[in-house]
Amino acid sequence: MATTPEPRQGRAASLQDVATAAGVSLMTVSRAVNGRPWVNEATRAMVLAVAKELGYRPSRGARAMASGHVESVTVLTSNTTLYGHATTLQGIEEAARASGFSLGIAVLDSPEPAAVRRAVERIDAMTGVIVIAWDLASTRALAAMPVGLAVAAVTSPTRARKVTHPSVWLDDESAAATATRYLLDLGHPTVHYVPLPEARPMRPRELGWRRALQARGVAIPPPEAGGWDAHTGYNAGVILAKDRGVSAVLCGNDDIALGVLRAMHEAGRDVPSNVSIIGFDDAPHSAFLAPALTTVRLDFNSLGRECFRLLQEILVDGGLSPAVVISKPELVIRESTARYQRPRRHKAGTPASESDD
Amino acid sequence: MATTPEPRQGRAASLQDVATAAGVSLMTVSRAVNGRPWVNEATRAMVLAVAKELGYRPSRGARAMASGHVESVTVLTSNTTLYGHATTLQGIEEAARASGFSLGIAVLDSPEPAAVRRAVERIDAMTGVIVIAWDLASTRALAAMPVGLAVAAVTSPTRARKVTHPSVWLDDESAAATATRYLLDLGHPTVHYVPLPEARPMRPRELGWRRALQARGVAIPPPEAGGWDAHTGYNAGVILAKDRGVSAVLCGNDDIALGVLRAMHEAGRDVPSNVSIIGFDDAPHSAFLAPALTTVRLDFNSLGRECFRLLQEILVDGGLSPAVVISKPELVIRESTARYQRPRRHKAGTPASESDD
DNA sequence: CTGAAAGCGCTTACAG
DNA sequence: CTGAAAGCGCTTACAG
Repeated sequence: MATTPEPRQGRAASLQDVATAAGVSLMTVSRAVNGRPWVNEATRAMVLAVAKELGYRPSRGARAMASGHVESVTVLTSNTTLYGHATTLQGIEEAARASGFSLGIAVLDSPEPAAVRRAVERIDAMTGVIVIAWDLASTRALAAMPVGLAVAAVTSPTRARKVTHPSVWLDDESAAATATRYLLDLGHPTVHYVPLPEARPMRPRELGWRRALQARGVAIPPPEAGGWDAHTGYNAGVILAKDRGVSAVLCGNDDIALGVLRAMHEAGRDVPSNVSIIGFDDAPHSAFLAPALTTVRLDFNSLGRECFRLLQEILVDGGLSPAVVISKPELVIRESTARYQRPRRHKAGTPASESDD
Repeated sequence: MATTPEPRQGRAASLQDVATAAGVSLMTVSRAVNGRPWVNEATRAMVLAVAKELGYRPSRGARAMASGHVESVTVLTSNTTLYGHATTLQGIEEAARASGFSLGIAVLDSPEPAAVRRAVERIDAMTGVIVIAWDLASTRALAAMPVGLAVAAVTSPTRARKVTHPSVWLDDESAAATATRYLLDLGHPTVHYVPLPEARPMRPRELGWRRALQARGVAIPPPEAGGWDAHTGYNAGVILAKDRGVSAVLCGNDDIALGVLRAMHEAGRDVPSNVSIIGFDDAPHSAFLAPALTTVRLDFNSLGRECFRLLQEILVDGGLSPAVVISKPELVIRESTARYQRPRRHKAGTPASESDD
C-alpha cells in the first residue's frame, strides 16, 4: 500500500492521507477539521486547504467507534409514506439534523414475529433508535428491542398498557371523544366509526369514540372494517351509504374520510346535509376537498421532534428518566359537518340530492 | 477495563465479549455470526446461543470499515413527505432492504450554496449516495458531489442538460405533451399550465406542454406562479377561475390540481363541464376526489428501485457505466376532463352552475 | 501548539 | 476447523 499524496483509487481520502499530504501528524489534522483549539491558525488553514483539495470527508462510523459517542438515530417504522408516519419522520429528521445527528430508516414489512426479530437484529449497535409503534409489527418490534440499546418510542396511549420506554404520544383518545361529542351536539342520534388497523391492545381513537357515546347513553354501532387508506374508507363508505340511519361518521384518519366522502358522493348522499363526516390528522389535502373536511388536527411534526429530544436525553443521562410527553389535538371545523336533519327531508337547492339505494 | 463475561454497562456486547464468554476466539465468533463455512456446527450453535444471550448486534460501521465494502445508501433530498419524493424514497428503501443495505436520509433545507455545501460535507465517507435532484437545492448538491463518492441520481430529463452521474428519470416531458394533446383533442382552444417550482434549467413538464401547444399552432398562455402544494394551486386557481376563457388546466402535480379544483368549486365553475383539469403523479387521493382527477400516473416506486440498482452497480464495477433508465408515464382518464363547451352555455342539471365573477 | 500510542469493533489474509 | 496479526479511520488520553 503506497502512501502517496494522491488519493487512493476508489476510496475517499482519510485523515492519514491528509496528514501525509500536508506534512503534519494525523492528530493535527483531526484537531483542525474538528475545530478544536490548540492548533496554530496558520497550520489549521493549511490543513483545511489540503483536506478540501483531497476531498476529505470524515467517516462517522469510525468517529463513533473511536469516541464511543453515538450521533445517529435510526427510525424503525412500518411505513414511511402515510401522512402521520411521514410527518413524524420529518419532525425527527429536523430535530436530528439540528443536533448534528445522522438519520437512518429501517422499515418493518411484516408483523410476523420472525420478520420482526430479523428487522430488530439488523439495527446497528452504534445508534439510538426511535420506533414509531402504531401498529402490530412496530409494537412487537418495540417489545423486542434488546436492553442496552437507547430507544424512545412514538406510541399510542392506553391506560392499560405499561410504558416500557421513554415515549411520546398524541392524546387521540380524548380527541376522538371531543369529535364524537361535537357530532352528538349537532343533534345526530349516534356516530358511526371507521377505525384504523391499529394493534389490538391499543385503539385509543376507537376507545374515545366508544366512551363518548357511552357517556351520552347512545347506541354504539359496530365499527366498519378499517385500514389506513382511502380505499378502505371507500369500502366502508359504500356500506354506510346504504343505511339511511347513518347521519354522522367519524373516521380513523383523513384518507379513510376521503374514501367515505367519495362513497357518499357516488350514492348521492350529500355531505354535510345528509351525512356529516369527521376525519383525523388534518392532512394537507383535507382543507381543499369539496366539502372541506372537518377533522382533528394532530401535530405529528412536534411529536417527532419531542421524541428525538427524549432519545437524546437517554443518550446523555443513560436513560434514567422514562419521561413521557403528551401533545394536544385540536378539532378543526370545516364544511363536512352540519346539524342533524331527518332523513327523506332534503334541503332545497342541494346538489346531488337524488337517492339510489 | 475489565473483560468480564458480563456485558459492559451502556455499551452493547462486541464480538470480543461474545468470544471470551463463549471461550473461543474472536474469529470463530465472526465466522459463526456471519454464517461462514468451516465452523464446527456444534461450535456455531454454542456461539450463536451465547451471542443471543448477550444481546450481541454487529456494528455495521466497524464491519464496513474493516471490509471496505459499503452496504449503506444515503438519500439526499429536499423533501421527504411530498408524494413523489416519499414514494421514490420508498422504492429505494425496498430495494436497499432487499439487498441488505441500510438506509440513511439527509435533507437539504436551503438552495443557498453554503447550506448545500455543508449538507454535502456531512455525508459519510463510507456510503453510497442517491440524490433526488428535482429542484434547485438538490441539483446544486448533485453538482457538488465530490469525486470518489459513489453517487446515482433521480433527475429530470432535459436534452440540454448533460448527465453527469448514472441517473434515472421519468419521461414527464412527453407525458405533459400527451396530456396537453388530449385536452386539445377534446376541443379546448388552449391549455393553461400551473408549474412546479423546478430548478430553472429543467422544467420538462412545462417544456412538454409548451411544445404540444406550439405543434398545434395554439396560443401559449403564460404559466401561473407554481409551487409544490395545494395552496399554490389554489392561488393559481383563483386567478384562472376569473378568466372565462380558461377551459382546460394542466397542473404540475395532483396537489396543485386539488387546489385548482377547490378554487373552481368556490368560484362556481363546474369541473369538468366548465373547465377540465389534469394533474400529474396519480397520488393516492386523486382517484377519490369528486370529480375524480384525470392525471398522469408516474411510477415513482420503480424509479427509486431502479436508481438503487444503478448505485449498486457503481459500487461493484467502480461506476464505469453512466447508464440511464427511462420509465414511461401513463395518462389516467377519470372525471375531471370533458369535451370543450362554449362559455355561458351550461349543461342542464349541472350542480353549482351559478357564476360569480 | 504538536505528536506517538492504544483502542473502538470488525474483517481480511495468513498460519496452524 | 481454529486462531494470532495487521489494519480499516478515527478519537481519547498522555507525552513532549
